[in-house]
Amino acid sequence: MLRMSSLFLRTLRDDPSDAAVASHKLLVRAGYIRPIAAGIFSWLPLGVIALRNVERVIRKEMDRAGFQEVHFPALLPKDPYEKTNRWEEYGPALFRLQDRKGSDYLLGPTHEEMFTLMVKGEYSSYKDLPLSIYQIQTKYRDEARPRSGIIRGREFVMKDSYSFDVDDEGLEISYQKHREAYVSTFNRLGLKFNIVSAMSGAMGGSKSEEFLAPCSTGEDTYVLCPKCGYAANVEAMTTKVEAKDFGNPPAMEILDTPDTPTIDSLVEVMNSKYAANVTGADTLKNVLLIADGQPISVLVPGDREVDLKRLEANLPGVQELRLFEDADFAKRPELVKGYVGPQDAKKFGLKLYADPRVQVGSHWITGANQKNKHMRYVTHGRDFTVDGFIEVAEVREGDACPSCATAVVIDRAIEIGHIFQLGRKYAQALDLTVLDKEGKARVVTMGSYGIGVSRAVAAIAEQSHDEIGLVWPEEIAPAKVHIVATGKEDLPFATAEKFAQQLEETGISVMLDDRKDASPGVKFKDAELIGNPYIVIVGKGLQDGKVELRVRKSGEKSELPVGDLISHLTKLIG
RNA sequence: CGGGGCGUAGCGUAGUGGCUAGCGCGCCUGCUUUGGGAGCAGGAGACCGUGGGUUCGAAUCCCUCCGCCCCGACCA
Repeated sequence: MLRMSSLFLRTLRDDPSDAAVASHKLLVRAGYIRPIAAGIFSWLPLGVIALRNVERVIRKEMDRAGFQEVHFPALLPKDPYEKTNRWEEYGPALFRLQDRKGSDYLLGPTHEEMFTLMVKGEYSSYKDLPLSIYQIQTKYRDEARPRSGIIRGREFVMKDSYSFDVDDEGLEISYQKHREAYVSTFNRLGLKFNIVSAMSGAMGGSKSEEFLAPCSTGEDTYVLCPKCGYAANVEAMTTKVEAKDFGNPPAMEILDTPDTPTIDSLVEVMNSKYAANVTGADTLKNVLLIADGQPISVLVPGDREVDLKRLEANLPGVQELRLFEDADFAKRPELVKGYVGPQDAKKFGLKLYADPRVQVGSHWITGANQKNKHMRYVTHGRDFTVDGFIEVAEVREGDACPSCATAVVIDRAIEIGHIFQLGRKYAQALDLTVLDKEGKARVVTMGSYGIGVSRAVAAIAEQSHDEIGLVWPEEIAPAKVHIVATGKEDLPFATAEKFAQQLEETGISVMLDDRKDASPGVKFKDAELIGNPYIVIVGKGLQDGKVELRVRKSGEKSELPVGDLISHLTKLIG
């Protein structure tokens, strides 16, 4: 039982000045967490209870799915991470340190290597697989920009699982099992979420999905179809293009278009000078970039911007991507800034990619590769060909859903889980093999699956609060029932105490506000701020043999005869 | 890493060159009060982020560093 008279808790009347999002403000105000450094927090008793409650739900679901819990240190030697090249690859986000002898260590940002080695140390036969193991552990990532309280911290609690299978079919089954376990976990946590595909098919074999909890302060943007439920990361959204007959356009024609380096200015001149009656969508934008040192050109309709994130996600194998700068144009005088067209791309040695909207047969108004000149009727397939279609244009609200063509909406969310078919990358690098039936060594295939545990606390707070405080689901709340004793007589306190005892005996956790020196107003405000699901007020109603029950979420209030309270609550609480 | 903002008591803040750094919340003591963050009286609590400089005089102006927040880049 949590007694407010002695609970290590101090609620704050004002929002902390450095908090911007609701979960951060409320968790600090209600005394769940305190800031220590950027992206690093300590947890007070109420916070620890809520966090443990989230962990408990996750453990139950993991165990129910047959996954086994293990535990690794956070402090890890460099060697395994050297073998997979992540000591380098992880870059500045990795917390590195040395021991007294000067040996390199790191604080684990994620544990693929360690899990792989653990299995390698114990198992060596196909008969031992499949296997799924997990841990709940503190992770460290030196984020470039921690933000939003515990939504993106540098130290955070994560549940990470890894599956081990002999073959791809096995991996698929393990992956689906995790997917189902995640669905029931997040349901029990009371989170609204969407599962979105995180990688496009163009990336190749690895499959990955994210669990996103919609909320306005989330940092992920995703696409949702209101009709069929299609959901995807903006990077993974695919473009639906209707096949069209463009007829037989006239031959390319060169036009004088002085002073038209932008799409807007071009459309203006086309319409005023040539009465062409066109919009930006009739023009073709040629965006020049440097991909790993090589110049590439990307074609999108003039009314669309290039989304660099989408381009990068869909350009396999490219490490470094940036837009052409003035220095690049200076080196390539044949590429005239503002007047570039695809018809000379081959001659210029440019790799050419097109948004799917730039279909074969379509014709466009585009740059003539001469200053102050454009061309029209530049036709895909006749006047230029591309090296490939690629998802590169910005995604907009109202774009067609790839599966049912309904207008999609764009929404924000917090990523609360990510499941991933890793394949053999880590097993290969660390030489995790098992012998198959024929006695031949086979590299194991793996999946990795993560849930942000501390982040889930924030996500629940984000999705479930109001102006006056937190509103926890039963499974997560520090206590199921918050009993407030008011007045200065002894009777309400004694009665409240009795209720609390009885409820605890039936397994219902209670927070009892037995403070003698606090006014009723203070107790009510605190109860609402802290956010336990049921609030019982034992006070002046006692004269008539009544107590008051309030449901935090709905705000619903009712008076109950003293004798009915316990049975009523046991019925309400599952 | 680029751009912006901020650092004054546990929290929220006032103070833009001048005397003992002010207020609210919280905290302590006493009295009073107990169904919506009560009242009165008294009190404790601040190297004004750090280091340097300008000045007769600096929380206040200038520089360094540190820290925090926001936007962006980044985010297995």
